[in-house]
Amino acid sequence: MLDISDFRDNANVIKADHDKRGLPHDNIDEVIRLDEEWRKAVYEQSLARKERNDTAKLISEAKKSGNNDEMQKLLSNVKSLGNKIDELDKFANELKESRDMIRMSIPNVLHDDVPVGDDDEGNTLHSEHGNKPSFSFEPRTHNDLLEMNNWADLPRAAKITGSRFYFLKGDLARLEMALQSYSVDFMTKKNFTLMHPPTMMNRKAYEGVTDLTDFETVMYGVEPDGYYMIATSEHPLTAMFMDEIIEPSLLPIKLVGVSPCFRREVGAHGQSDKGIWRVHQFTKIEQIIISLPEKSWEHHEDMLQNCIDLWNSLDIHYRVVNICTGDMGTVASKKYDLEAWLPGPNEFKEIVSCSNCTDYQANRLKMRYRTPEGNSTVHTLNSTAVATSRALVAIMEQNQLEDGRIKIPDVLQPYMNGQKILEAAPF
RNA sequence: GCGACAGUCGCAUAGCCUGGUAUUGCGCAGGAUUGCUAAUCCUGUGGGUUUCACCCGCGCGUGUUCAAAUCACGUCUGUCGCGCCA
Repeated sequence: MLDISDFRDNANVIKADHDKRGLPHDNIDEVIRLDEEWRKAVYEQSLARKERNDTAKLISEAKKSGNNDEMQKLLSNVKSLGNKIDELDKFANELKESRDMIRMSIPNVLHDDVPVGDDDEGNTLHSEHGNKPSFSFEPRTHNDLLEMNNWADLPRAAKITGSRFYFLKGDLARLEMALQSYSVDFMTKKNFTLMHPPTMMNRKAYEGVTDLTDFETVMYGVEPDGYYMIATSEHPLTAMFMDEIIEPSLLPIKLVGVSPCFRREVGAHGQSDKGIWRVHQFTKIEQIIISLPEKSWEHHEDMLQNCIDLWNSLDIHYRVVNICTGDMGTVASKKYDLEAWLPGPNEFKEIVSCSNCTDYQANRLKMRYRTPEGNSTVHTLNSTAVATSRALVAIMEQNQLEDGRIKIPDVLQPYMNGQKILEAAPF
Protein backbone atom coordinates (compact mmCIF):
# COMPACT_ATOMS: atom_id res chain seq x y z
CA MET A 1 0.00 0.00 0.00
CA LEU A 2 1.32 3.43 -0.91
CA ASP A 3 1.60 6.05 1.79
CA ILE A 4 -1.36 8.44 1.84
CA SER A 5 1.04 11.39 1.72
CA ASP A 6 2.10 10.19 -1.74
CA PHE A 7 -1.44 10.82 -2.93
CA ARG A 8 -1.61 14.24 -1.27
CA ASP A 9 1.78 15.55 -2.28
CA ASN A 10 2.99 13.48 -5.22
CA ALA A 11 -0.08 12.28 -7.08
CA ASN A 12 1.65 13.14 -10.35
CA VAL A 13 4.31 10.51 -9.59
CA ILE A 14 1.67 7.80 -9.13
CA LYS A 15 -0.15 8.95 -12.24
CA ALA A 16 3.03 8.87 -14.31
CA ASP A 17 3.58 5.33 -13.01
CA HIS A 18 0.07 4.34 -14.10
CA ASP A 19 0.78 5.81 -17.53
CA LYS A 20 3.88 3.60 -17.72
CA ARG A 21 1.77 0.57 -16.79
CA GLY A 22 -1.02 1.58 -19.16
CA LEU A 23 -3.57 1.98 -16.32
CA PRO A 24 -6.26 4.69 -16.04
CA HIS A 25 -6.10 7.35 -13.30
CA ASP A 26 -9.64 6.81 -11.95
CA ASN A 27 -8.60 5.02 -8.77
CA ILE A 28 -5.96 7.60 -7.89
CA ASP A 29 -8.44 10.46 -8.28
CA GLU A 30 -10.98 8.56 -6.20
CA VAL A 31 -8.50 8.03 -3.37
CA ILE A 32 -7.69 11.74 -3.37
CA ARG A 33 -11.37 12.69 -3.35
CA LEU A 34 -12.25 10.27 -0.54
CA ASP A 35 -9.23 11.44 1.45
CA GLU A 36 -10.36 15.05 1.24
CA GLU A 37 -13.85 14.10 2.39
CA TRP A 38 -12.44 11.97 5.17
CA ARG A 39 -10.32 14.83 6.45
CA LYS A 40 -13.35 17.11 6.44
CA ALA A 41 -15.36 14.53 8.37
CA VAL A 42 -12.58 13.97 10.88
CA TYR A 43 -12.36 17.70 11.50
CA GLU A 44 -16.08 18.00 12.17
CA GLN A 45 -15.96 14.97 14.38
CA SER A 46 -13.12 16.42 16.43
CA LEU A 47 -15.10 19.65 16.90
CA ALA A 48 -18.06 17.68 18.23
CA ARG A 49 -15.82 15.68 20.54
CA LYS A 50 -14.21 18.85 21.81
CA GLU A 51 -17.65 20.22 22.66
CA ARG A 52 -18.47 17.09 24.57
CA ASN A 53 -15.13 17.07 26.40
CA ASP A 54 -15.50 20.73 27.36
CA THR A 55 -19.02 20.18 28.64
CA ALA A 56 -17.98 17.06 30.52
CA LYS A 57 -15.36 19.19 32.27
CA LEU A 58 -17.96 21.81 33.21
CA ILE A 59 -20.26 19.09 34.51
CA SER A 60 -17.47 17.77 36.64
CA GLU A 61 -16.85 21.24 38.07
CA ALA A 62 -20.55 21.91 38.66
CA LYS A 63 -20.84 18.59 40.44
CA LYS A 64 -17.88 19.38 42.66
CA SER A 65 -19.24 22.79 43.64
CA GLY A 66 -22.70 21.31 44.16
CA ASN A 67 -24.33 23.54 41.57
CA ASN A 68 -27.22 21.22 40.65
CA ASP A 69 -29.20 23.58 38.44
CA GLU A 70 -26.15 24.31 36.33
CA MET A 71 -25.37 20.61 36.10
CA GLN A 72 -28.88 19.66 34.95
CA LYS A 73 -28.76 22.39 32.31
CA LEU A 74 -25.44 21.13 30.97
CA LEU A 75 -26.64 17.53 30.99
CA SER A 76 -29.68 18.35 28.88
CA ASN A 77 -27.51 20.31 26.45
CA VAL A 78 -25.05 17.48 25.91
CA LYS A 79 -27.52 14.58 25.74
CA SER A 80 -27.87 14.56 21.96
CA LEU A 81 -24.19 15.10 21.33
CA GLY A 82 -23.32 11.42 21.73
CA ASN A 83 -25.49 10.40 18.79
CA LYS A 84 -24.05 13.14 16.65
CA ILE A 85 -20.52 11.98 17.40
CA ASP A 86 -21.42 8.36 16.68
CA GLU A 87 -22.84 9.33 13.30
CA LEU A 88 -19.84 11.45 12.35
CA ASP A 89 -17.60 8.65 13.54
CA LYS A 90 -19.35 6.10 11.39
CA PHE A 91 -19.33 8.41 8.39
CA ALA A 92 -15.62 9.15 8.74
CA ASN A 93 -14.78 5.46 9.14
CA GLU A 94 -16.73 4.53 6.04
CA LEU A 95 -14.87 7.16 4.03
CA LYS A 96 -11.53 5.94 5.35
CA GLU A 97 -12.36 2.33 4.61
CA SER A 98 -13.42 3.11 1.05
CA ARG A 99 -10.30 5.20 0.58
CA ASP A 100 -8.03 2.44 1.82
CA MET A 101 -9.83 -0.33 -0.04
CA ILE A 102 -9.01 1.43 -3.29
CA ARG A 103 -5.58 2.46 -2.06
CA MET A 104 -4.71 -1.18 -1.38
CA SER A 105 -5.50 -2.10 -4.98
CA ILE A 106 -3.13 0.54 -6.36
CA PRO A 107 0.23 -1.03 -7.23
CA ASN A 108 3.65 0.08 -6.04
CA VAL A 109 5.49 2.82 -7.90
CA LEU A 110 8.02 1.26 -10.25
CA HIS A 111 11.73 1.94 -10.34
CA ASP A 112 12.91 3.95 -13.37
CA ASP A 113 14.85 0.96 -14.71
CA VAL A 114 11.73 -1.18 -15.15
CA PRO A 115 11.22 -1.73 -18.90
CA VAL A 116 7.81 -1.10 -20.47
CA GLY A 117 6.10 -4.17 -21.93
CA ASP A 118 2.75 -5.96 -22.13
CA ASP A 119 3.80 -9.38 -20.80
CA ASP A 120 6.89 -11.54 -20.21
CA GLU A 121 7.93 -10.92 -23.82
CA GLY A 122 8.83 -7.41 -22.67
CA ASN A 123 11.31 -8.54 -20.01
CA THR A 124 14.86 -7.50 -20.88
CA LEU A 125 18.04 -9.57 -20.61
CA HIS A 126 20.25 -8.50 -17.71
CA SER A 127 22.99 -11.14 -17.99
CA GLU A 128 23.66 -14.74 -18.92
CA HIS A 129 25.65 -17.21 -16.83
CA GLY A 130 27.28 -20.61 -17.11
CA ASN A 131 27.77 -22.69 -20.21
CA LYS A 132 24.96 -24.25 -22.13
CA PRO A 133 25.45 -28.01 -21.73
CA SER A 134 25.67 -30.04 -24.91
CA PHE A 135 24.45 -33.62 -25.22
CA SER A 136 25.54 -36.45 -27.48
CA PHE A 137 21.97 -37.76 -27.19
CA GLU A 138 18.45 -36.35 -27.21
CA PRO A 139 18.03 -34.80 -23.74
CA ARG A 140 14.95 -35.89 -21.85
CA THR A 141 12.44 -33.76 -19.97
CA HIS A 142 12.57 -33.92 -16.19
CA ASN A 143 9.24 -35.70 -16.21
CA ASP A 144 10.69 -38.56 -18.28
CA LEU A 145 13.67 -38.72 -15.94
CA LEU A 146 11.39 -38.91 -12.90
CA GLU A 147 9.51 -41.85 -14.43
CA MET A 148 12.64 -43.71 -15.56
CA ASN A 149 14.16 -43.55 -12.08
CA ASN A 150 11.05 -43.85 -9.88
CA TRP A 151 12.03 -40.57 -8.24
CA ALA A 152 8.51 -39.22 -7.84
CA ASP A 153 5.10 -40.78 -7.35
CA LEU A 154 2.45 -38.46 -8.72
CA PRO A 155 -0.45 -40.91 -9.22
CA ARG A 156 -0.45 -42.03 -5.60
CA ALA A 157 -0.11 -38.41 -4.42
CA ALA A 158 -3.13 -37.59 -6.58
CA LYS A 159 -4.96 -40.49 -4.95
CA ILE A 160 -4.42 -39.29 -1.39
CA THR A 161 -4.45 -35.53 -2.02
CA GLY A 162 -5.02 -34.35 -5.58
CA SER A 163 -3.27 -33.38 -8.77
CA ARG A 164 0.01 -31.46 -8.65
CA PHE A 165 1.09 -33.16 -5.43
CA TYR A 166 3.95 -35.67 -5.35
CA PHE A 167 5.95 -38.07 -3.25
CA LEU A 168 9.67 -37.47 -3.76
CA LYS A 169 11.59 -40.73 -3.51
CA GLY A 170 15.02 -42.18 -2.96
CA ASP A 171 18.08 -40.29 -4.14
CA LEU A 172 16.08 -37.37 -5.49
CA ALA A 173 14.53 -36.81 -2.06
CA ARG A 174 18.04 -36.95 -0.59
CA LEU A 175 19.25 -34.42 -3.15
CA GLU A 176 16.37 -32.18 -2.14
CA MET A 177 17.61 -32.20 1.46
CA ALA A 178 21.20 -31.66 0.30
CA LEU A 179 20.07 -28.59 -1.65
CA GLN A 180 18.39 -27.20 1.43
CA SER A 181 21.41 -27.72 3.64
CA TYR A 182 23.82 -26.37 1.06
CA SER A 183 21.89 -23.21 0.31
CA VAL A 184 21.21 -22.52 3.98
CA ASP A 185 24.95 -22.84 4.68
CA PHE A 186 25.65 -20.61 1.69
CA MET A 187 23.36 -17.85 2.96
CA THR A 188 24.45 -18.23 6.57
CA LYS A 189 28.03 -17.51 5.45
CA LYS A 190 26.71 -14.23 4.03
CA ASN A 191 25.40 -13.30 7.47
CA PHE A 192 21.78 -14.19 6.92
CA THR A 193 20.13 -15.69 10.03
CA LEU A 194 18.37 -19.01 9.54
CA MET A 195 14.64 -18.92 10.28
CA HIS A 196 11.97 -21.61 10.34
CA PRO A 197 8.69 -19.65 10.26
CA PRO A 198 5.13 -20.69 11.06
CA THR A 199 3.53 -22.33 8.03
CA MET A 200 0.16 -20.67 8.56
CA MET A 201 -0.76 -17.04 9.08
CA ASN A 202 -3.85 -15.16 10.14
CA ARG A 203 -5.75 -12.90 7.79
CA LYS A 204 -4.64 -9.58 9.24
CA ALA A 205 -0.94 -10.30 8.97
CA TYR A 206 -1.37 -11.83 5.53
CA GLU A 207 -3.16 -8.80 4.14
CA GLY A 208 -0.06 -6.78 4.89
CA VAL A 209 2.23 -8.70 2.59
CA THR A 210 0.23 -9.68 -0.44
CA ASP A 211 -2.13 -8.62 -3.19
CA LEU A 212 -5.72 -9.12 -1.99
CA THR A 213 -6.63 -11.19 -5.05
CA ASP A 214 -4.07 -13.76 -3.86
CA PHE A 215 -6.56 -14.90 -1.23
CA GLU A 216 -8.71 -16.30 -4.05
CA THR A 217 -6.03 -17.67 -6.36
CA VAL A 218 -2.87 -18.43 -4.39
CA MET A 219 -3.35 -19.28 -0.72
CA TYR A 220 -5.09 -22.24 0.86
CA GLY A 221 -7.46 -21.31 3.70
CA VAL A 222 -7.48 -23.41 6.86
CA GLU A 223 -10.91 -23.65 8.48
CA PRO A 224 -12.34 -23.27 11.04
CA ASP A 225 -9.40 -21.27 12.34
CA GLY A 226 -9.27 -18.67 9.58
CA TYR A 227 -5.60 -19.25 8.85
CA TYR A 228 -3.85 -19.34 5.49
CA MET A 229 -1.07 -21.71 4.46
CA ILE A 230 1.98 -19.63 3.52
CA ALA A 231 2.81 -19.33 -0.17
CA THR A 232 6.41 -18.47 0.71
CA SER A 233 8.41 -17.81 3.87
CA GLU A 234 8.68 -14.22 2.63
CA HIS A 235 5.22 -13.69 4.06
CA PRO A 236 5.76 -14.72 7.71
CA LEU A 237 9.32 -13.39 7.76
CA THR A 238 8.24 -9.95 6.59
CA ALA A 239 4.99 -9.78 8.56
CA MET A 240 6.74 -10.82 11.79
CA PHE A 241 7.78 -7.19 12.31
CA MET A 242 4.22 -5.91 11.92
CA ASP A 243 3.36 -2.95 14.21
CA GLU A 244 6.95 -2.68 15.40
CA ILE A 245 9.32 0.23 15.69
CA ILE A 246 12.75 -1.17 14.91
CA GLU A 247 15.94 0.25 16.36
CA PRO A 248 17.97 1.52 13.36
CA SER A 249 21.09 -0.13 14.78
CA LEU A 250 19.46 -3.51 14.01
CA LEU A 251 19.08 -2.68 10.31
CA PRO A 252 19.55 -4.25 7.87
CA ILE A 253 17.87 -7.41 9.17
CA LYS A 254 18.97 -10.29 6.95
CA LEU A 255 17.11 -13.59 7.18
CA VAL A 256 17.24 -16.87 5.33
CA GLY A 257 13.97 -18.73 5.64
CA VAL A 258 13.31 -22.40 4.97
CA SER A 259 9.73 -23.55 4.67
CA PRO A 260 7.26 -25.54 2.68
CA CYS A 261 5.29 -23.28 0.32
CA PHE A 262 1.68 -23.90 -0.65
CA ARG A 263 0.04 -22.54 -3.79
CA ARG A 264 -3.37 -23.22 -5.23
CA GLU A 265 -2.22 -22.34 -8.76
CA VAL A 266 -5.78 -21.47 -9.78
CA GLY A 267 -5.92 -21.05 -13.54
CA ALA A 268 -2.64 -22.82 -14.22
CA HIS A 269 -2.92 -25.55 -16.85
CA GLY A 270 -0.92 -27.06 -19.63
CA GLN A 271 1.31 -29.83 -20.83
CA SER A 272 4.46 -27.81 -20.14
CA ASP A 273 3.69 -28.08 -16.43
CA LYS A 274 3.84 -31.88 -16.19
CA GLY A 275 6.02 -33.39 -13.50
CA ILE A 276 7.13 -31.32 -10.52
CA TRP A 277 7.71 -27.95 -12.20
CA ARG A 278 4.45 -26.37 -11.07
CA VAL A 279 3.14 -27.99 -7.89
CA HIS A 280 0.93 -27.11 -4.93
CA GLN A 281 3.66 -27.73 -2.36
CA PHE A 282 7.39 -27.26 -2.51
CA THR A 283 10.26 -26.23 -0.25
CA LYS A 284 11.93 -22.89 -0.63
CA ILE A 285 15.01 -21.23 0.82
CA GLU A 286 14.34 -17.52 0.79
CA GLN A 287 16.37 -14.36 1.38
CA ILE A 288 14.71 -11.51 3.30
CA ILE A 289 16.12 -8.08 4.01
CA ILE A 290 14.49 -5.38 6.12
CA SER A 291 16.35 -2.21 5.26
CA LEU A 292 16.70 1.53 5.63
CA PRO A 293 14.95 3.17 2.67
CA GLU A 294 18.14 4.77 1.36
CA LYS A 295 19.94 1.40 1.32
CA SER A 296 17.31 -0.81 -0.28
CA TRP A 297 18.45 -0.55 -3.90
CA GLU A 298 21.96 -1.46 -2.87
CA HIS A 299 20.57 -4.50 -0.99
CA HIS A 300 18.49 -5.46 -3.99
CA GLU A 301 21.64 -5.76 -6.09
CA ASP A 302 23.35 -7.66 -3.26
CA MET A 303 20.55 -10.21 -3.14
CA LEU A 304 20.75 -10.69 -6.89
CA GLN A 305 24.51 -11.19 -6.57
CA ASN A 306 23.90 -13.82 -3.85
CA CYS A 307 21.64 -15.67 -6.29
CA ILE A 308 24.21 -15.44 -9.05
CA ASP A 309 26.97 -16.73 -6.78
CA LEU A 310 24.78 -19.55 -5.52
CA TRP A 311 23.56 -20.71 -8.93
CA ASN A 312 27.03 -20.38 -10.44
CA SER A 313 28.28 -22.66 -7.70
CA LEU A 314 25.67 -25.23 -8.68
CA ASP A 315 27.07 -25.00 -12.21
CA ILE A 316 23.71 -24.29 -13.81
CA HIS A 317 23.25 -22.42 -17.08
CA TYR A 318 20.74 -19.57 -16.63
CA ARG A 319 20.01 -15.97 -17.45
CA VAL A 320 18.85 -12.97 -15.41
CA VAL A 321 15.99 -10.87 -16.74
CA ASN A 322 14.67 -7.48 -15.67
CA ILE A 323 10.89 -7.86 -15.30
CA CYS A 324 8.83 -5.40 -17.36
CA THR A 325 5.72 -3.39 -16.41
CA GLY A 326 3.22 -5.91 -17.77
CA ASP A 327 4.81 -8.87 -15.99
CA MET A 328 5.23 -7.11 -12.63
CA GLY A 329 2.83 -7.76 -9.76
CA THR A 330 1.28 -5.27 -7.37
CA VAL A 331 3.85 -5.29 -4.60
CA ALA A 332 7.33 -5.07 -6.14
CA SER A 333 8.92 -1.86 -7.37
CA LYS A 334 11.56 -3.76 -9.33
CA LYS A 335 12.10 -7.45 -9.90
CA TYR A 336 14.78 -9.67 -11.38
CA ASP A 337 14.07 -13.26 -12.32
CA LEU A 338 16.64 -16.00 -12.81
CA GLU A 339 15.62 -18.35 -15.61
CA ALA A 340 17.33 -21.72 -15.97
CA TRP A 341 17.77 -23.25 -19.36
CA LEU A 342 15.88 -26.55 -19.62
CA PRO A 343 17.21 -28.75 -22.44
CA GLY A 344 14.08 -30.94 -22.45
CA PRO A 345 11.66 -28.26 -23.63
CA ASN A 346 14.66 -26.15 -24.83
CA GLU A 347 13.49 -23.07 -22.95
CA PHE A 348 14.57 -20.69 -20.20
CA LYS A 349 12.16 -20.98 -17.26
CA GLU A 350 11.82 -19.08 -13.97
CA ILE A 351 13.66 -20.46 -10.95
CA VAL A 352 14.24 -17.32 -8.83
CA SER A 353 12.42 -14.04 -8.21
CA CYS A 354 14.29 -11.16 -6.56
CA SER A 355 12.17 -8.14 -5.54
CA ASN A 356 12.48 -4.80 -3.83
CA CYS A 357 9.04 -4.00 -2.39
CA THR A 358 10.25 -0.60 -1.07
CA ASP A 359 7.77 0.63 1.56
CA TYR A 360 4.71 -1.02 0.00
CA GLN A 361 4.47 -3.93 2.45
CA ALA A 362 5.90 -1.93 5.36
CA ASN A 363 3.23 0.78 5.11
CA ARG A 364 0.46 -1.72 5.47
CA LEU A 365 2.26 -3.61 8.22
CA LYS A 366 3.27 -0.41 10.07
CA MET A 367 6.91 -1.48 10.15
CA ARG A 368 8.92 1.56 11.13
CA TYR A 369 12.31 2.55 12.44
CA ARG A 370 13.29 5.28 14.83
CA THR A 371 14.87 8.47 13.52
CA PRO A 372 15.67 11.75 15.31
CA GLU A 373 12.84 13.39 13.35
CA GLY A 374 10.29 10.70 14.26
CA ASN A 375 9.40 7.23 13.05
CA SER A 376 9.85 6.38 9.40
CA THR A 377 8.91 3.38 7.27
CA VAL A 378 11.41 0.62 6.45
CA HIS A 379 11.84 -1.09 3.08
CA THR A 380 11.34 -4.83 2.59
CA LEU A 381 13.08 -7.05 0.05
CA ASN A 382 12.81 -10.71 -0.77
CA SER A 383 14.45 -13.14 -3.13
CA THR A 384 14.37 -16.82 -3.72
CA ALA A 385 17.67 -18.50 -3.00
CA VAL A 386 16.51 -21.95 -4.08
CA ALA A 387 13.06 -23.34 -4.71
CA THR A 388 13.94 -27.01 -4.40
CA SER A 389 11.43 -28.52 -6.84
CA ARG A 390 12.50 -26.22 -9.64
CA ALA A 391 16.16 -26.50 -8.74
CA LEU A 392 15.81 -30.30 -8.97
CA VAL A 393 14.27 -29.94 -12.42
CA ALA A 394 17.12 -27.71 -13.61
CA ILE A 395 19.76 -30.04 -12.16
CA MET A 396 18.09 -33.15 -13.57
CA GLU A 397 17.73 -31.77 -17.05
CA GLN A 398 21.14 -30.11 -17.31
CA ASN A 399 23.10 -32.90 -15.58
CA GLN A 400 21.43 -35.90 -17.18
CA LEU A 401 23.47 -38.76 -18.54
CA GLU A 402 22.59 -40.92 -21.54
CA ASP A 403 21.29 -43.74 -19.32
CA GLY A 404 18.95 -41.34 -17.50
CA ARG A 405 20.96 -41.08 -14.31
CA ILE A 406 22.03 -37.65 -12.99
CA LYS A 407 25.42 -36.22 -12.11
CA ILE A 408 25.26 -34.52 -8.72
CA PRO A 409 26.67 -30.94 -8.74
CA ASP A 410 30.14 -30.92 -7.13
CA VAL A 411 29.16 -28.61 -4.27
CA LEU A 412 26.27 -30.90 -3.28
CA GLN A 413 28.32 -34.10 -3.21
CA PRO A 414 29.65 -33.49 0.35
CA TYR A 415 26.00 -33.18 1.42
CA MET A 416 25.34 -36.60 -0.19
CA ASN A 417 28.14 -38.43 1.62
CA GLY A 418 30.40 -38.00 -1.40
CA GLN A 419 27.97 -39.64 -3.81
CA LYS A 420 28.50 -38.48 -7.42
CA ILE A 421 25.54 -39.94 -9.35
CA LEU A 422 21.85 -40.18 -8.46
CA GLU A 423 20.68 -43.78 -8.64
CA ALA A 424 17.15 -44.96 -9.46
CA ALA A 425 14.74 -45.79 -6.66
CA PRO A 426 13.62 -49.44 -6.44
CA PHE A 427 9.91 -48.82 -7.05
C1' G B 1 -9.91 -28.75 26.75
C1' C B 2 -10.73 -26.71 32.11
C1' G B 3 -9.39 -23.06 35.89
C1' A B 4 -6.73 -18.71 37.91
C1' C B 5 -4.11 -14.37 36.84
C1' A B 6 -2.40 -10.77 33.40
C1' G B 7 -2.09 -7.31 28.75
C1' U B 8 -0.94 0.68 29.80
C1' C B 9 3.49 5.07 24.44
C1' G B 10 10.53 1.55 22.13
C1' C B 11 11.26 -1.26 27.15
C1' A B 12 9.77 -1.32 32.23
C1' U B 13 6.15 0.69 35.53
C1' A B 14 1.85 3.78 38.38
C1' G B 15 -3.25 4.59 37.84
C1' C B 16 -8.28 0.38 37.98
C1' C B 17 -11.17 -1.20 43.97
C1' U B 18 -13.88 4.45 44.66
C1' G B 19 -15.34 6.70 36.38
C1' G B 20 -13.48 13.18 35.41
C1' U B 21 -9.05 12.19 30.11
C1' A B 22 -1.77 8.37 31.29
C1' U B 23 2.57 8.66 36.24
C1' U B 24 7.55 7.57 36.96
C1' G B 25 12.12 5.24 35.48
C1' C B 26 15.28 3.37 31.48
C1' G B 27 16.67 3.79 26.49
C1' C B 28 16.96 7.22 22.33
C1' A B 29 17.33 12.40 20.14
C1' G B 30 18.27 17.64 20.75
C1' G B 31 20.06 21.59 23.92
C1' A B 32 22.68 23.78 28.28
C1' U B 33 26.62 23.54 31.67
C1' U B 34 31.02 21.76 33.59
C1' G B 35 35.40 19.01 31.21
C1' C B 36 39.45 13.43 34.40
C1' U B 37 37.65 7.56 30.82
C1' A B 38 32.21 11.03 32.15
C1' A B 39 28.47 13.38 35.10
C1' U B 40 24.48 16.84 35.94
C1' C B 41 20.30 19.73 34.32
C1' C B 42 16.44 21.15 30.64
C1' U B 43 13.37 19.78 26.43
C1' G B 44 11.42 16.16 23.23
C1' U B 45 10.33 10.99 22.27
C1' G B 46 2.22 6.65 19.82
C1' G B 47 -1.31 8.17 15.62
C1' G B 48 -4.31 11.88 13.10
C1' U B 49 -6.16 16.87 11.58
C1' U B 50 -7.86 22.81 9.15
C1' U B 51 -0.79 21.77 13.61
C1' C B 52 0.84 28.42 18.56
C1' A B 53 -4.38 24.25 19.02
C1' C B 54 -7.48 20.24 18.98
C1' C B 55 -8.97 15.06 18.44
C1' C B 56 -7.91 9.95 19.05
C1' G B 57 -4.91 6.27 21.75
C1' C B 58 -4.30 2.03 27.87
C1' G B 59 -4.69 -5.98 23.58
C1' C B 60 -9.37 -5.99 20.38
C1' G B 61 -14.78 -5.31 20.15
C1' U B 62 -19.56 -4.12 22.20
C1' G B 63 -22.42 -2.01 26.12
C1' U B 64 -23.60 1.42 30.49
C1' U B 65 -22.65 6.88 31.18
C1' C B 66 -22.79 13.78 30.14
C1' A B 67 -17.94 11.34 30.68
C1' A B 68 -14.47 4.75 30.44
C1' A B 69 -7.40 2.88 31.05
C1' U B 70 -10.99 2.60 35.26
C1' C B 71 -17.55 -0.50 35.43
C1' A B 72 -20.16 -4.85 32.56
C1' C B 73 -20.22 -8.47 28.65
C1' G B 74 -17.70 -10.86 24.65
C1' U B 75 -13.13 -12.01 22.26
C1' C B 76 -7.81 -12.63 21.32
C1' U B 77 -2.96 -13.29 23.21
C1' G B 78 0.33 -14.52 27.20
C1' U B 79 1.82 -16.75 32.11
C1' C B 80 0.84 -20.46 35.81
C1' G B 81 -1.79 -24.96 37.42
C1' C B 82 -4.69 -29.40 35.84
C1' G B 83 -5.82 -32.76 31.75
C1' C B 84 -4.15 -34.69 26.99
C1' C B 85 -0.01 -35.48 23.80
C1' A B 86 5.07 -36.11 19.81
